[in-house]
Amino acid sequence: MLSNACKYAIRSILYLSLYSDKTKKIGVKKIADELETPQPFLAKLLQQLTKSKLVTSTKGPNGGFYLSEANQKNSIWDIVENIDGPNKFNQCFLGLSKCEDENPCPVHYIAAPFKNKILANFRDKTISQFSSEIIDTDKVLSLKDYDALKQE
Amino acid sequence: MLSNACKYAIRSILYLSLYSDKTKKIGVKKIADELETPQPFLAKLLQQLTKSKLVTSTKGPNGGFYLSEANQKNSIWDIVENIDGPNKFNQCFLGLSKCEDENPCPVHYIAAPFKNKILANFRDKTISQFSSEIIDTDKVLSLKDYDALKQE
DNA sequence: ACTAAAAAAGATATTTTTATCTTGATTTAT
DNA sequence: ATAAATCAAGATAAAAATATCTTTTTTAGT
Repeated sequence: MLSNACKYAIRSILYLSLYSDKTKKIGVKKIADELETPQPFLAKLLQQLTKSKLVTSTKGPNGGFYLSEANQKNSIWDIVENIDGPNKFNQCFLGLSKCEDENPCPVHYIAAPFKNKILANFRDKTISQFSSEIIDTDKVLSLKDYDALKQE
Repeated sequence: MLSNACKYAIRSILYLSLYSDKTKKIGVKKIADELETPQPFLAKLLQQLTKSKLVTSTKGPNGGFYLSEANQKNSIWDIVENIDGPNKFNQCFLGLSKCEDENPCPVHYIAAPFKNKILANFRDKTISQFSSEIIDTDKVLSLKDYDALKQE
């Protein structure tokens, strides 16, 4: 559904939301390590996310990535839009370009509600709301160490 | 979500379900034309679907593809499984290998019901049930001629 | 038998996505 | 100032998905 790039991006941003701030920056190596994602690929990705103002970075010793207050106010949808493009959740399941409620493909009414619900969820909650919820409900972010939150 | 190959496969099979039978076979050229899919690619795909017993073919003049009675009893899910693999609808939305109800990723409860519903819908209805429904409710298979059904 | 129509099979090409590598620029701390 | 750490930028590589091309096999009709 989402590209790998997009999945990595979401996970990285949620990770940064939980563990970083302007006084505690985190380097690519650490992030890639924690999330078990390919490091150079993630580096490129974070570069792009920085350019798009979805994350913030500083160079030099003690530099790294973090989420600014402004970054925290973005939504998951902003990430998806940035990486996978704005049409990720409004495309026809069977690839037809003119599939709508009035002219539905055979699976339109199966898929459409799903897509709408996900879109709404992703659009209406901020990253910081997501991360509060992650903390409150013990959700999983990492592969390597998937109860990382419990030992914080 | 689904690969192009899989979308083409589903559309082709629904098309064959509607318009073909053992006495009325349809060639690749016609199918590709009607569905506006790349013809040589579709040829390969139909080859594979034939090998997998999801469609039936005969060679020679007046040969072509059709759905046998047995083929009509398959489900959309059988197609997805064959082309995109059996894990298409039970993978974590964020790509985690250990995301489940007991250990959910941050978007698990947003995505999981959706995936389950689609899976159920695709698994529990036969191709022929789908095509009856297409006829009853005027659904769309092709772009080229997207009220094709109405003029039958 | 011969011809033409059609799918099957196998080889090749293109594009996109994923991933890596190398070099350059910036910044902190000494 | 210099060195080391860290991101930025650009080039390259590998893999997967998509698409095409060519040849072979089968079969119906003549």
